[in-house]
Amino acid sequence: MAKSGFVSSITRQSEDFPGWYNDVVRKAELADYSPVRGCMIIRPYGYALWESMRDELDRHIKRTGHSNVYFPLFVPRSLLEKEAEHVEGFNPQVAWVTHAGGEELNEWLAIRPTSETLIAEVVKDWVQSYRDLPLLMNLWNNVVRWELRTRLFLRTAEFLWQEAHTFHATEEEAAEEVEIGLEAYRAVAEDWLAIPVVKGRKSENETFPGAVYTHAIEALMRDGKALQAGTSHMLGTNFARAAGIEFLDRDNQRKNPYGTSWGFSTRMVGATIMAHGDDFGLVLPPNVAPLQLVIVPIFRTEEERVAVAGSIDRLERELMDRGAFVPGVAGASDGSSRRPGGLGGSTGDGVPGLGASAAGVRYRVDWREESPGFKFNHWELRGVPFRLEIGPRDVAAGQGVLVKRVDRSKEQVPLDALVSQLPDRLQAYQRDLFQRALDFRAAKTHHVDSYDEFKRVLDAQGGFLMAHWCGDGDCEKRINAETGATIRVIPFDSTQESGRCVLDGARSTRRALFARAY
RNA sequence: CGGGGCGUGGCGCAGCGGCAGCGCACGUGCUUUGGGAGCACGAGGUUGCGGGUUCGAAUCCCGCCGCCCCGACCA
Repeated sequence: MAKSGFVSSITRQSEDFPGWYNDVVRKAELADYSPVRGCMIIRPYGYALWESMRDELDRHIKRTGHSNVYFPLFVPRSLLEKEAEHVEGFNPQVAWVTHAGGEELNEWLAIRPTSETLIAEVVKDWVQSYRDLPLLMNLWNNVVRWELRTRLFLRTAEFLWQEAHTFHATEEEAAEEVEIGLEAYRAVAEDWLAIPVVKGRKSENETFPGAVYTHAIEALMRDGKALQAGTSHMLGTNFARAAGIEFLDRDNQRKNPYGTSWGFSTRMVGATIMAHGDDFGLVLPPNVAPLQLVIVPIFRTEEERVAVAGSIDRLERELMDRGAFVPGVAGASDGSSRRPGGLGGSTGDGVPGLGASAAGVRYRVDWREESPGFKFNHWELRGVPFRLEIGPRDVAAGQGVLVKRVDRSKEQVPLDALVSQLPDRLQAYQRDLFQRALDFRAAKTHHVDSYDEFKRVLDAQGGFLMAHWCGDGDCEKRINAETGATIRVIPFDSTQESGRCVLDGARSTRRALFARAY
């Protein structure tokens, strides 16, 4: 297939995974570098992916009783420094505003790396009684963490995310809240993005600065490396005490409320790319795919063009009757859906809402003046789940050739039945993609019982290693230094099992999940 | 922040003292169209920035800036 004119090929996954990732992000037009070091420009197709997961998560957040709020971008230095561990953890990554209005500021302003301190400061005025609790807030915003090494979506100096902040009268209730946040992340990752995740607790070394403990979901990428996909923190009373938040409880005692915070970022766009993509580019789960179906007309003569257009017109009418719509994104803003004398598949401006449960199929007809082969590759690179080819032969037979992106299998389908089948086909595709990821993870998850085996398996194929760990932080650091693997989580569902730490042989009661990670 | 590499049309590169070029992409036209089409014509540049050497600098020298890759820290 590598004939002359084959120009925009992408690096093969097996040759150079990071190179493949970069090619996909750039060539599928998800994102670009910016004039500012470490920052990224998210392009329409990439932003549509973020909007889809953002909106789905927002529904979970609201369904569980949280309200969206907004807090400012700037955090006064004195506030950021109120919680000792927190400052220490974040200081190296904070960007400061030192001048404004042409003068040096009396007090530097941090550009928020996260908002715990600012929120605690304000909440102390809002919470007086146990009747004011729980306080369940969420903010969608951007944060800045001055990273030394950045990668598009996975780690950028500025990123978009959601940070939930809640306050509770009791520790038990706060602990439940930590799980509510984590469950929302699991649901979005698995049910929406088709990425299986492992829920668990972070080791002390990996706990959020200022938190009592951190729970997280961990996902496996196709190169065998792990990616933290969302974290939920039990803050205890740490930030409340630092800010002086107190409430009068039922027993007439003044107490500090228990806090939680949890976050989910644009990193998940990177996770979606790396969890499903292949050598042809993106493979998108239908739920997040900005386009679920692309129709490619094929013809030679004017006569054939008219016949094919007639066939596609009928199909479009049927699609529109069922609530289909044509996203104004997808790397074909040049009007690929417009053509003379047809329905016009008006592109409209802006991006339609994605993923509403009753929504119809998101589709586009590619009438651009390019060869069919070019279009096949163009849309495969962009991960569109289904492609329908309609040519003269198909028109004569009243059918089309339906191609599934995930395995590029082709099937001849009667056009009169296709539209009614599409919702089911998309659902099946979503399920199959999740199952494929589950199978992949199962094949890449290994129980290892000695340090030699640990290192051998890690080097041979990466993946998730379930190994006994004594619980000692120094042991963990040494394993990391010697193998590059870290404890991703101590999984909640790992069964009690007596064993011995792979490093020092000390007694252990359960296995931790180790992996090399992003 | 340490090590390495690179800055030349939108992208990828060549040119290494003597007229700034090639491929792709882009525009127009014709022929094409079931797996990245062909031909013709065309448009596009302060060679990262500043200084120096020279009759002459993309090219040699000095300084600066930026970016990428690899390592320690991180959603």
